[in-house]
Amino acid sequence: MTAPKLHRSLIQNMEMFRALSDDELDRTLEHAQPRRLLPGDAVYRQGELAGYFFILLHGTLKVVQATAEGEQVVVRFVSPGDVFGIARMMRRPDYPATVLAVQESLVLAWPSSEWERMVAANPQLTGNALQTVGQRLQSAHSRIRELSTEEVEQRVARAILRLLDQSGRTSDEGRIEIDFPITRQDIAEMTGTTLHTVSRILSLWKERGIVENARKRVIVLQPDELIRYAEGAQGSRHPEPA
Amino acid sequence: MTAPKLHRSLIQNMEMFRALSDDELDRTLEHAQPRRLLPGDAVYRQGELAGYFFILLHGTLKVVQATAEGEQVVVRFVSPGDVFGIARMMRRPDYPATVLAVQESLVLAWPSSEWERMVAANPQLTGNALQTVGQRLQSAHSRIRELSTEEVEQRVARAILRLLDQSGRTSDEGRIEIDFPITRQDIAEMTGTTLHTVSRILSLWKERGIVENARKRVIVLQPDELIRYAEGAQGSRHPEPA
DNA sequence: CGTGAATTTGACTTTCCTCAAATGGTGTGG
DNA sequence: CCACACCATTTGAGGAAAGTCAAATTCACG
Repeated sequence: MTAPKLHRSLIQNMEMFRALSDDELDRTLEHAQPRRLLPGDAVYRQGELAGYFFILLHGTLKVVQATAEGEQVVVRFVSPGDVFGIARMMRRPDYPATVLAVQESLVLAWPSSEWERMVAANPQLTGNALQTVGQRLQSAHSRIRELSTEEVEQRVARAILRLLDQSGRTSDEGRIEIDFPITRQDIAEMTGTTLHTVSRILSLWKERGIVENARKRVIVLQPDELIRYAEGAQGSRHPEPA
Repeated sequence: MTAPKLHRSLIQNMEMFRALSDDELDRTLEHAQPRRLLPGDAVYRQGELAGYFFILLHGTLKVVQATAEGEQVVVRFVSPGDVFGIARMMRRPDYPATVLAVQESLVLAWPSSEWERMVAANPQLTGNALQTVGQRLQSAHSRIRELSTEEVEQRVARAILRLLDQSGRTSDEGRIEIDFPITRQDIAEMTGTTLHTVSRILSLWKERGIVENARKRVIVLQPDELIRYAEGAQGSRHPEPA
């Protein structure tokens, strides 16, 4: 009774496993379990013991942290190829956040204990993990800088540009769309504002022909204009007097 | 002509070098250069090539990031025993921030290239670094959560409590003081507000007997009250009607 | 179709920033 | 040792940005 075969092509191009030999990739996959998720399903929840770590193969996930008062903050969205749930690699016993599927998704799960074996066989894995965490620290500091010094419109522009960069799908005539369902509330939780303010900003941008809005979708018509806002152009919320 | 001897007791109790043998500690120290800093001196500046990494032996440093518009954000304060400047360990070529002495300080500097040798001899070092960076990521996320969901007074309370925890000096009768010079501007740059607002908040707290203020100093008389504010008690900025 | 979630929009309020000015403390050079 | 210059801090007044509260509207899905 063998588990269904997972071919190494699934993971061989992933950042974290770069430079692993074919043999080692195969050995690694022997301990991986695939899990399918439907929209809204949780991979794990904040506070649980970090028994597994994961790679996303397909779909999109949302990492959220809840505050003591029950509000939420979106930490990041996970794209295919990303590792997540690596608390134990940092010697943390529990998961610091909850991970939810926003689309149908497919992940590979490894028992956290497997990490030790993998590292023993492949010392540069720790270095890869360190690089990954270092990049996340970087982008967390960027967010802190933005939340500290920029206004809401600017932060929303940045957030959308970042999402386009990470998961943008180009359709006809330069229209770029965020390739997964995302609500105004989500954007608010990424930028430290309210869904009302996000809605107002998107409405304004629509009037100016910069975006098109739909339910759980954002379509950008003029990315260059968005870049201008992100870099601090005054949105001049109040139309100037004639 | 030998370099001045550095004894291993200087670094043997430090988180990053835990579990290194005495021999290895000695070997490590052979490549370390001590540097003395006066208040205001920079250890390195944002954007420089990350040629060295460091441990702080004595004093206090401030890590700051400048925005494109010239504003500043305080990333963290460095206390004795902390490692910093570890960009290269994360495979980043340059320093992402500037580090300034806020007091007379003493650091040990290693050429970044030394890291390779040390890791080769002591594989668990990478794990230690991963843990350290993981903790910083954690606390960056806490800050994002706070900036996104809390009001200024609450954030200032938290910032001060964190500083007390990190560098509090207890004097007589439960008075705790932040053990290095810190300005209202610094606190503002830690919490995403202005020095004016920080000043107003501290003045209010003084009226209520929670703190005592002096130039470049914060003395806390009632830490428990501060904890209440940090956890969301309404400061009720406007005194209630009689 | 109807039901509920997502979104939009308006009116009002609050928080906090900006601008301005005065005050207070420190260390330094004469 | 004192005076002055500079930095840090305080405080006030006014205004702007964004939150809150409330309600209507739209849309997708069952």
